[in-house]
Amino acid sequence: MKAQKKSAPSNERLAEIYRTAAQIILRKGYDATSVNDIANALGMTKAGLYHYISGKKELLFDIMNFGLDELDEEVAAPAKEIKDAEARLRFLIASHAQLVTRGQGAITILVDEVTALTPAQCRKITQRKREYFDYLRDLLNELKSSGKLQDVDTTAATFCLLGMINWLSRWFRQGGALTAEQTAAEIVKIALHGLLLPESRAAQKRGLRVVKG
Amino acid sequence: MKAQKKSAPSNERLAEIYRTAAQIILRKGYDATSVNDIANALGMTKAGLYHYISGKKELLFDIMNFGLDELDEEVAAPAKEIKDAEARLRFLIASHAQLVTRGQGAITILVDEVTALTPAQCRKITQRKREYFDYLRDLLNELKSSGKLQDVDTTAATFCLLGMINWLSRWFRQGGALTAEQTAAEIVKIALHGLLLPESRAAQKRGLRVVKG
DNA sequence: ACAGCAACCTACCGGACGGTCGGTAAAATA
DNA sequence: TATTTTACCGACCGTCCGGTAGGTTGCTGT
Repeated sequence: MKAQKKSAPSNERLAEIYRTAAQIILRKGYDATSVNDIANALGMTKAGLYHYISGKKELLFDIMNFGLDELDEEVAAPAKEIKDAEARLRFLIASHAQLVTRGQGAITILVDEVTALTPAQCRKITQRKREYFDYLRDLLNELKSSGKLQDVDTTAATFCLLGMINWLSRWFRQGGALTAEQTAAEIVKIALHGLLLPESRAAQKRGLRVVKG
Repeated sequence: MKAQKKSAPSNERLAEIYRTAAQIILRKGYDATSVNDIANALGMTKAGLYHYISGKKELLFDIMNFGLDELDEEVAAPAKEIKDAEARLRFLIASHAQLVTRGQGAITILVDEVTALTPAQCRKITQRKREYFDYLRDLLNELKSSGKLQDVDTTAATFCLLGMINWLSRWFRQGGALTAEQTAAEIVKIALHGLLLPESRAAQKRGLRVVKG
């Protein structure tokens, strides 16, 4: 009677399950999504799906880690290759925003449904989120010490940044007025330069009616 | 002579119920919150609570309208008294942010759990949210035509604004490093002027680096 | 004194949900 | 060909949830 852990089934199928489940959960919320919903979306029965997962919570936990892996691989890791701090910030915002706009990538966002997890799982996910948060804030602090930042609280600023980016998943729709790239670019502009023109430029624009090229 | 289905009980008690329920729902999510949870938090039994409410969905719907009423009364309406567009924007951001930080005011945020509502209820809430959104965007458009705004898409900008403000409910905690007023002020600064100082703007004006699609 | 009503309660129901069990049929392995 | 493993399914179970039925208590107006 070996208490061996189930050998992991095909990674390909697992990824498909994660992505399908993530989309439904993102749309309906974790608690409103039944295991049956997910199974049916995959053309399966609930019992069939349980061949791949060990529980609903565990599925959510795995999806979150899957999403955070994506974030690490496609956003955080490439960013570390960029030496210039400002360029790194631009890249982080733009690529993170684009990850959120991508259907599958939207997985990242439901990392915030932590309340559904067990305390132990919650701690792990919160820890990973925290690492990313700290990485962002450290970058802002770095920019601040080199005098490139406005006089803002970097903690609040980091949360604002993440708020703008994560909120994307609530309104961005593929095929809308803006493409994913354009939307990411807008967010970078707004995050870095704000909404208002500096007074000098505003005056200039009023007087000369310059059109930016 | 308004004919109501049920004689409406004390408005005071109803408001208390809404606020208590809203806090729990905000923390645990609508579906994860049972009517029993809410009743117990009020020192009641479920059946007792049903004396006041006509159903779980209706409770959520009422809470949302309650929150949107607050937003109208405390943010949108006072703002309309301010003639200067820029001052009006500052007031909107600051007072909306403070509404969200206030324990009770956090109600506004769960206006986004619309998926739990019936289609008819969902339409009504979405409509009310839309009005507020349009009001904000119109203000940005007004600022844009008078040359005071950066060259940004006002729709995306409005969403960014709301993202920053609404995300507050996820991280702001009473008794933290920043008071509600300070936090609101930080958000105003970041939203209006961005993270970077204008000087660095002129220095570096490179294009975005984005991940391959 | 007592009718009437608001403000609760205990007890219960039907249904949906997470999860399990014991299968089966096909593919991989020997 | 025989055996094991993979990938599923139908039926079922215990629990919890939203909601209801029908009481009880205590205040209020007459």
